[in-house]
Amino acid sequence: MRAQIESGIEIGLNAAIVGVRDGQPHILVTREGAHWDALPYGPFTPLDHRTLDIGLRSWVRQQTGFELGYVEQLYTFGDRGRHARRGDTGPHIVSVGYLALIAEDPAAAMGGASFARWYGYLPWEDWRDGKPGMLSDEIEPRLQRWAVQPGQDEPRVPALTRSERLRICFAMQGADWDEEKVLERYELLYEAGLAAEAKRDGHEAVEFWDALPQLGRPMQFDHRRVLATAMSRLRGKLKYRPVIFELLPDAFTLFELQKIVEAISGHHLHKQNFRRLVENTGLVEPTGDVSTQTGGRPAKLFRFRRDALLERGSTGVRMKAGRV
Amino acid sequence: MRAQIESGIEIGLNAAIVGVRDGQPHILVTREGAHWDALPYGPFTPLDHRTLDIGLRSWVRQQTGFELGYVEQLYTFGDRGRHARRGDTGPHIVSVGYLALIAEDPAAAMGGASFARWYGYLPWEDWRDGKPGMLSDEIEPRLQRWAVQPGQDEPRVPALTRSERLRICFAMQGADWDEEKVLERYELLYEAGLAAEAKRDGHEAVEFWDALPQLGRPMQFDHRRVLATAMSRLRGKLKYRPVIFELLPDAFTLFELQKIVEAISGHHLHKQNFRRLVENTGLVEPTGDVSTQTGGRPAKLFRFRRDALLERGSTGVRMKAGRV
DNA sequence: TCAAAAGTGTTATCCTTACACCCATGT
DNA sequence: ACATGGGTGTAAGGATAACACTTTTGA
Repeated sequence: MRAQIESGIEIGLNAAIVGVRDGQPHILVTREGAHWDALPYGPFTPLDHRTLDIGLRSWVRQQTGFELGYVEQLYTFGDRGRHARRGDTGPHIVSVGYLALIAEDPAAAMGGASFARWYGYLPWEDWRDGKPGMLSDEIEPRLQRWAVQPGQDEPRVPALTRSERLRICFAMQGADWDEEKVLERYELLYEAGLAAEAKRDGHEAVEFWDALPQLGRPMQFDHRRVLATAMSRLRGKLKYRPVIFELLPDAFTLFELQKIVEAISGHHLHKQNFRRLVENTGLVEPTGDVSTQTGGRPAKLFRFRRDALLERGSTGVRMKAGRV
Repeated sequence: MRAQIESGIEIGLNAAIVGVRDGQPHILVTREGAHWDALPYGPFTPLDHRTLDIGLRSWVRQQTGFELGYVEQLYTFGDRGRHARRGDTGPHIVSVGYLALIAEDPAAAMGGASFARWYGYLPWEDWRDGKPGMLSDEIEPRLQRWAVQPGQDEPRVPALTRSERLRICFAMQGADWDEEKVLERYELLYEAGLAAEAKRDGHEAVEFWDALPQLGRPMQFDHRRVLATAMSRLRGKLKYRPVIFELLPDAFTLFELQKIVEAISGHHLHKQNFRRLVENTGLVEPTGDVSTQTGGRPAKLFRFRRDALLERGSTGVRMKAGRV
């Protein structure tokens, strides 16, 4: 009887919980022994929790001790195990990914939870020190070989060739890097057999697997996909909604703000213009205090004007100029 | 045994399928006898369909005969019936909403499916002829009375008062109308007891219900919520992705394009500037032909440059200037 | 003194907005 | 003739990007 119930569908709630530590974005992960890292996770039980959000907050509270504030649904994936097969035991799991932002110092995570740098999982996304070496050295050559192999089951509607997809996602052939295409890049790497999860999920042998270096830390289930979705969404949303302040303490200097925006978006910004753009948005106001722990001249401290959320055109942080 | 299985969770896939007819946006609905309208709908069965998208396309094909092209996941709602209660019979349904865009003439829908104007369901969203009368006459007075009543279970984190929410969502107290807040507006109307679905779902008696006029056609389940989400997303996405062309025939005049953008976004645009902005994006190219069925001077026909999808900064249709 | 970061000023350029105005067709 | 929509030109204003430069602290 129990087996009957479990042959149905289960909803998995997963949260990519982002916080800042030492100026770097981290996510909350659980590491069960020698297993791969996982996001905080739990099934949705509608009798206990009226909505998905409520269920998610409850799981995170139980597993990590954190009471989430800003939470945003990302995407629902139907193929967590990548393939459902007749004869599978246990329920099929559909996973709903969430992004959550926390401002507290994440050091005090409970239980088996700890904070890990998010670029540890997707290292090719960090362009703050220029183009990551692993792109030229490891990823691009393998992708180029993959691109000229015959595609198998790829009947997409706006039919793009593998080569076009490389151009768009990985800025090859002179195209430029779109920092928001985090998910597309991860999915492409998975499809090309360059993500360890693809091998784990039982995909066909790929020529590279004998000598594949670790391209970012892999994660349990489809959690790296959820993380990639979270990074995409956050990088995009920064530009048109004032979400960055969910990650900051009450008072901060403009330089701290800039460093965090850079850390999230993965590239450098032009200092003088950034300051001016931020001050012109009306999103921040001076507290009147200064911080002397700057390494240089003391800096004015600012706070987020929460009223800005009520105002029209509450845009987010503009930042076109990326210069190294 | 069967009952055991059904006491679990089921995933419902729902599609808001948008097409243009006579220059107006329509959605595909099914009308079963005297019941309320519904979107094409079906459960997700992982053994038959590997992903949610594939399942959705299959259901739509079966129910309407349409082979979908552009499809985008919107949101997953955990409370379709709004409340799960211990002792409920049947499975709890979690619903995944989708937006799909079709260019074909939607006249030839199969089976019980037909096309209906989308503003029939959310009439307060159409500002092309100025502010809709029903806002001032019906909605605002009722919302204002609701705003001064004591709130019950509304413990949100960035605590907004009812009055602030009215200001933001419905442009009251001199704020201006944000055309993208379609979902927030519908949710607020539901919460305030002004949507027929709220009564159907068994909410507490609201003072207005005795004399509540029909504020937009209601729909089955949470389908009006899915439609509102679709409208929000499409209005937003227009501005930064070239999705509008999914709704247009291969060749079109700039005036036709403008009329459809106006119909989707719900307000008027400045003609001369719209044309220039569109031509400057590089999204369209002249076909060389002209259309003489304009009512005036013949107009050049344009086509969408599909190459634009591959190019960086493929932005969408800019359109700040809204003038009546 | 130097390094590091805070902060100010200025300019060229581009984009948007808002006008004004002319063109070609059907009725 | 005139209504309707097509189509072009241009000037004002604002925002951005790229400079150069000064100020204030700690080591």
